[in-house]
Amino acid sequence: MTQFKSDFMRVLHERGFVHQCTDSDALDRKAAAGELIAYVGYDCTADSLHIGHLVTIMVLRWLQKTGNQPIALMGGGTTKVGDPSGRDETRKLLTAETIDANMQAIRRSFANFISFDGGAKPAIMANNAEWLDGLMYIPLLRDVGRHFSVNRMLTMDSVRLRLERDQPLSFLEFNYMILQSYDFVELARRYGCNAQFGGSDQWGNIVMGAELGRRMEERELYGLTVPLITTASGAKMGKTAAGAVWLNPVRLSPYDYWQFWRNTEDADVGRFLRLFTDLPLDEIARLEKLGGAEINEAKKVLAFEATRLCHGEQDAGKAAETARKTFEEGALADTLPTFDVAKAALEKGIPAYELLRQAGLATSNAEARRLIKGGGGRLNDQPIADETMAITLAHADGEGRIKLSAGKKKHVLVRAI
RNA sequence: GGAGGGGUGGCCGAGCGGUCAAUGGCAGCAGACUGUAAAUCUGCCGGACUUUGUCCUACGAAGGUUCAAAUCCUUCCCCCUCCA
Repeated sequence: MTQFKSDFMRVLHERGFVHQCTDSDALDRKAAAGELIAYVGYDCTADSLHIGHLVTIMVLRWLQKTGNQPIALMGGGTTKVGDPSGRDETRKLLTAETIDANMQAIRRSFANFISFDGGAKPAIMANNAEWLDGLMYIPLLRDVGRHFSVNRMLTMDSVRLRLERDQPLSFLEFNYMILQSYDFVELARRYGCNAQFGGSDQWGNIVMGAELGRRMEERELYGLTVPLITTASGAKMGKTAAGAVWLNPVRLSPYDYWQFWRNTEDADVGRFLRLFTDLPLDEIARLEKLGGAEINEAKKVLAFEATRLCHGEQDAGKAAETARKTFEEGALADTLPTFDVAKAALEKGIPAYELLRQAGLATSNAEARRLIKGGGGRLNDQPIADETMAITLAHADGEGRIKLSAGKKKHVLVRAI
């Protein structure tokens, strides 16, 4: 492997961020000179990103840390096109207000990883609706479309795979790569952007964008993709019963975020430490070597560091402390997620299944009942024998708190108020 | 426009008049074993309740036939393949 002059490319390779790259020497030169301005595009269909986005976010973070400039591009325009594959329901068009609100929320998450203000190279957040909304079809065809060869487009993986499998590919989708390519050029014009990063599935789109830049503007644009991160068991990471692992604390508490990382498989610990924390490599190497139960120490470090990046040092520390009390001391940590019930209701008594559902440990009464029947419902760490058992103030400790659990890992503190 | 094939639970995919809330797989949840890991085994996996039961909602949509429909008929919508 080549020796890299730039910190940026060296870090990316050492930590396992690189899947494919259009021209690593050129990227290295740009990065070494501090001239790399790179973007990653994100959908803004929801008010939060999730850990699937985290790999590229970390790349942008390293980019900024090594003296270059990141751009986070929100797909306000491309969101309007949407992905037409899927179900018969036409996707709801998001209003400009919703998109804007989502952008603001996402920006807050981003702000923990990269800095948008201050510093020599503040990160930029752009919205492709700004230029895509106003595009007119004929001019677009003349200015942009003429640079695309259908022959070439047909050979792109995204298209070819569909064709080979006889899967439908609408004309709308066929155009997606043109719009994304155009984003690249527009960002180059506006901000001097010269590189695009993305997931490995974005390779084709990124390459097309780089080519378009060369043809339209005679600009050299570069691309780099990150690998798709799966767990050692081969599953796509980040799926739980509750849905995605969100970065927005409103959607997923820092404590639960911490727990997600804490429950990493042994075989993934080293890789995840390299990808999702800033820890120096020698430190990671040391942690990775821990065998047997000691690997749990490494997992705690991973959980703390990953949570620190996303939610800040304070919340990460709190989450770690809550977990320590709960799991290692078996004590009642008052920082567990809480659920408040009216004292009056508790005096009368609430059926166990009902309270479990209300506290968010089950999504329906039926699920709560099944959970209890299966032995997974716990009241103050004791399995609940009968799902209709009334939980009353008598179960509360001196401070009016009841610990309710679904399984051994999910706990909620019910407080009588 | 013509001919044929198809739309089933989060996904894949059986069923093709009653025994269907719907086989199986994946994903998920819980229990056991452990180390808050993996693997393995076991149970659960539409909803409500007065839970060995009753009711509601659900097999693209709307009607119809029937004691009874995911299954048959009609119309409509959508997808695919071939022909023009």
